[in-house]
Amino acid sequence: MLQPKVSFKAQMLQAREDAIIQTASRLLAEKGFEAMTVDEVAASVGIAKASLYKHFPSKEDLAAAAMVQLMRRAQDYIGALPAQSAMAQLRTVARWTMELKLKGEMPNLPSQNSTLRAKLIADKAYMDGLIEVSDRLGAWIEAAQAQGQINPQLPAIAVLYTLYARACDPVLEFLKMGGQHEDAQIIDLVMCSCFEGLAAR
Amino acid sequence: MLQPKVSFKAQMLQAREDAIIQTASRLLAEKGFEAMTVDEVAASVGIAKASLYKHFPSKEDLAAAAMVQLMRRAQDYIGALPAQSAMAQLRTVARWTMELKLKGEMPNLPSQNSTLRAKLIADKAYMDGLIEVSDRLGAWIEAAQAQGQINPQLPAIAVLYTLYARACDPVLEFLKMGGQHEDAQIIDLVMCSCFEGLAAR
DNA sequence: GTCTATACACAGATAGAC
DNA sequence: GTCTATCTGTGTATAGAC
Repeated sequence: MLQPKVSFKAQMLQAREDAIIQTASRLLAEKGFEAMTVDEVAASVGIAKASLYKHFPSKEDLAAAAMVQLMRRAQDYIGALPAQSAMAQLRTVARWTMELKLKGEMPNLPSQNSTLRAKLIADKAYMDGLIEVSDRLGAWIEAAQAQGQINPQLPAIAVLYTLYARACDPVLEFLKMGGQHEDAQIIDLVMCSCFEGLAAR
Repeated sequence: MLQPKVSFKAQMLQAREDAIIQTASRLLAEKGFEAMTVDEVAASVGIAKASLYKHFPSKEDLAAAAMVQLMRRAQDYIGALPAQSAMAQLRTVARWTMELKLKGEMPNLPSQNSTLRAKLIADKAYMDGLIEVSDRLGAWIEAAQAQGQINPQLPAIAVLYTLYARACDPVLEFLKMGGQHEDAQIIDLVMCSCFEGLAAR
């Protein structure tokens, strides 16, 4: 009867940690890394700041944990996709990232902050996730190019970056602020400009 | 003989102010608004921080001044363009903004910081510039659509935002970090994906 | 591990002499 | 208007009791 008790406590801790990450993730999406304060995260979760620091040794570690969670989510999503053409897979994933962004669930880290960059690059869980996602997408990109579905002039890496960039595309929030379109319409528009291009066909 | 003396002093002041804005502009491009410190700007210009505050009442006003300068630059550039088709004008301007970004001369403000937003919206010089640029581009977009050059499914405003977004496209810096391509190639790639789209034609 | 209270650092802004 | 020196607020991080 000792093991279950320990396990229960561990579950509670894990649950609290998840709650912290969830909150941090949301705030990162709303305000970005620099503007988000640890006080805010702790208050929003309903715990003291010092308690939060028992779980995560620094603000950057907290942000990294949020990114790891995002990567896991992406891996799960990609892993559960039904079979379809490579091009269709890419479109589906691109749409999904934009939905996350419009729902305010896409943590937005500055690509400029170097200490944060270092933390992320040093984080094995994050890098493993990133690499696996990139490999999966990369394979689809090359397959779609082989099938003549994607512009062969573009290097696969450029296509990959372009898809990743949809996750932090300011066009999404600008159009949302305009209030002229529903979320679904906005995503259709950006999907169209991304894959079909601005020039008429 | 009094007027020239005053004018000379005013010129010196103006020159110093330009130097401050120039430096701020560069630092804004490098590190973003939050990460840039006023101490840094002052030190980089070679003046005391207090002196800088005689020119600009706050950090946000300084950033706003940098944006006003950028708008003026854009207006000048657009005004001096040779006559060509509307579509060609849009391509030229898009390419120019990306060149600025790659040269580190494109101040990058977070779209999230609300106090800065407020300052910019309240700034007549900035808003006038933004509106004029948007009007010029908007007219070209509509003309290009009327000529069947731009995808008619896309609202003009979505096209405009998509072009503006090229000025802060992370794909540019990612490709540059990769070190596999020259700046000119990078711009060609992003121009291609932007106008031609990812999908093969 | 959680809390209250506090240390520490840094950045925006200002005072006051010149 | 420019400087040195300083104030002030705020945000990350920690000490120490429980």
